[in-house]
Amino acid sequence: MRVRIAPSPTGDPHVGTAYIGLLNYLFAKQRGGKFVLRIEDTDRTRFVSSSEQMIFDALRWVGLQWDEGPDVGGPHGPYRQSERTEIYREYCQRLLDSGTAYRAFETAEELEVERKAQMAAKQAPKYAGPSRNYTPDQAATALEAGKPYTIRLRVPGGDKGPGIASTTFRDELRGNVTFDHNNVDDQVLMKSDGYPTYHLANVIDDHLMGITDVIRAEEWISSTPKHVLLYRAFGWDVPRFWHMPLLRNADKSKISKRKNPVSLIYYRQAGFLPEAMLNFLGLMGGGMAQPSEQEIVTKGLDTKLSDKFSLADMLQRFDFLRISLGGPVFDLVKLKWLNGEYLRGQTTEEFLEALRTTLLSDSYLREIAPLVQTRIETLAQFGDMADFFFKDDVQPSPEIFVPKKRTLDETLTFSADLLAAVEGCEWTTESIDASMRSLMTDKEWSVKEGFMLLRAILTGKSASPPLLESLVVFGKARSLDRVRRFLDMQKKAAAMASRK
RNA sequence: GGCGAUAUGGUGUAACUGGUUAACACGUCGCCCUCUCAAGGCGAAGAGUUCGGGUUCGAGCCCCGAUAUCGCUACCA
Repeated sequence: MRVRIAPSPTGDPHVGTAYIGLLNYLFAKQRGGKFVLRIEDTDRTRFVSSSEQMIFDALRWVGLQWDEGPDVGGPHGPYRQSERTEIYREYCQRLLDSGTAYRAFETAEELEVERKAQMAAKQAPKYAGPSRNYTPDQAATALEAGKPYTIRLRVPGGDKGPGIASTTFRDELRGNVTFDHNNVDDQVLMKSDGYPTYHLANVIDDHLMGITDVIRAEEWISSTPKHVLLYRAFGWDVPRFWHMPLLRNADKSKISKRKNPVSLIYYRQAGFLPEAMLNFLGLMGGGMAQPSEQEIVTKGLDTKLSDKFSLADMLQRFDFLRISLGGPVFDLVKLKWLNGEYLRGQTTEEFLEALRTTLLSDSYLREIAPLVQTRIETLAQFGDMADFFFKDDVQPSPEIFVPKKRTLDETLTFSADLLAAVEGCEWTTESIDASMRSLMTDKEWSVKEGFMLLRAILTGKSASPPLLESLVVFGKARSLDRVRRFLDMQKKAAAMASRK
């Protein structure tokens, strides 16, 4: 048995990656299989260079070590898709040769226009460009003219032409799922920049890396028929598919950073223990069901199963067939309870160690110290000055965060803009400064007003160490979370006020 | 809109694969403990299993229909 996770290095490591990672890890280890980590860096536009290392660190932090991967090697490498472009090109050529795929010369702009027209006409947006039916001569002419092109999968059947009209695949948790080919678009396999799309690279790599079980999130169900079509076109065995329920926000939408902290970096910096995180993720979607009477006897398990369990417990009794398919809400309240449980369970030494490696680590203190040193007269004032670096929550009062010439509403609107502006920033003083200033010019806020507002949100006070440096030291994930929580809290306060 | 998936208290899950009054945990509320706050202990409220039909002696578990939610619908993954 071989399984894999395939994160994309597009930003901070995501809790969803750890979730799917845990599931894959459990699956492999329970069956004596291998757990592979593959980096899917084929999207050049979203690529973030620091991301890959953060993914490694975050997965190791929660304790999920892979058997094969870009940094540890293995017999099926390279494990980074950007290093496998030759392979994709070669296999894609086979598809071209067999007519399973074709070159499409339409530009992105043309397709966009067409898509909008289809949407306006209330039709399903689908590729219907002329390239699909080019004669070899026409295609050759376009190719020689140097027109950029993508390579698309020729989905057979239905109103598209001859061939099988639908694809059925088995999902191990749901049974057979069927898609009519009229609803399967001619997927782009190779982009015009020469990089493959997920669909192509994923299928080729999974096959070449001997992946037997594809355990991934539910969002992939709709594209699975395309993958199955590819496996068949290559004459390869189709792996087993296990689609896992999607983690959700409190409103049941797919978990997102707008509504939840999703960065593993955040959880580590905010002082969550990896055991608690792993335990919590194991709770999502079931799997740790009560043992049956037989299991209690034959495996010698406890009758009572609490919500608190370790990775070792999961290895022993996590049952994939018992996963419940409803998308679980990622509930911070329960996570915090679990984290508290683990914290209370620590010895004083362990607790100190946890503090010393996180909140009170030398590296963190070293970054804070210079910001504070020149501003205090006794060491005890360090606490007064730097408290916000160590707090989970600060609660500035309106007198502090609302500028004199502004209303509360204006200020909150601006705060939301500020969050949006700074969200996409590279987390350096220069970059934050630039985007803040451009926003302030835009919205006609003075630099002083804007900085004071953010200072209040970050620190809860009107005086603090330099704002930009503080933000950088505090970290992007936590800073953004603090602003989001501020907005949430103000929204709630407003709702309360209007109710009275 | 089309296609697909899903549906048990506010949240996460159970219910021995049809068999009493739907269980556990988190959260909420109350009481006890206590200098406070937590933790801990005890207790309470909260779902009749999305809705409507059907099969059956009997349905949360099976069948049909409806609804709702989520996902996909990109030269993103």
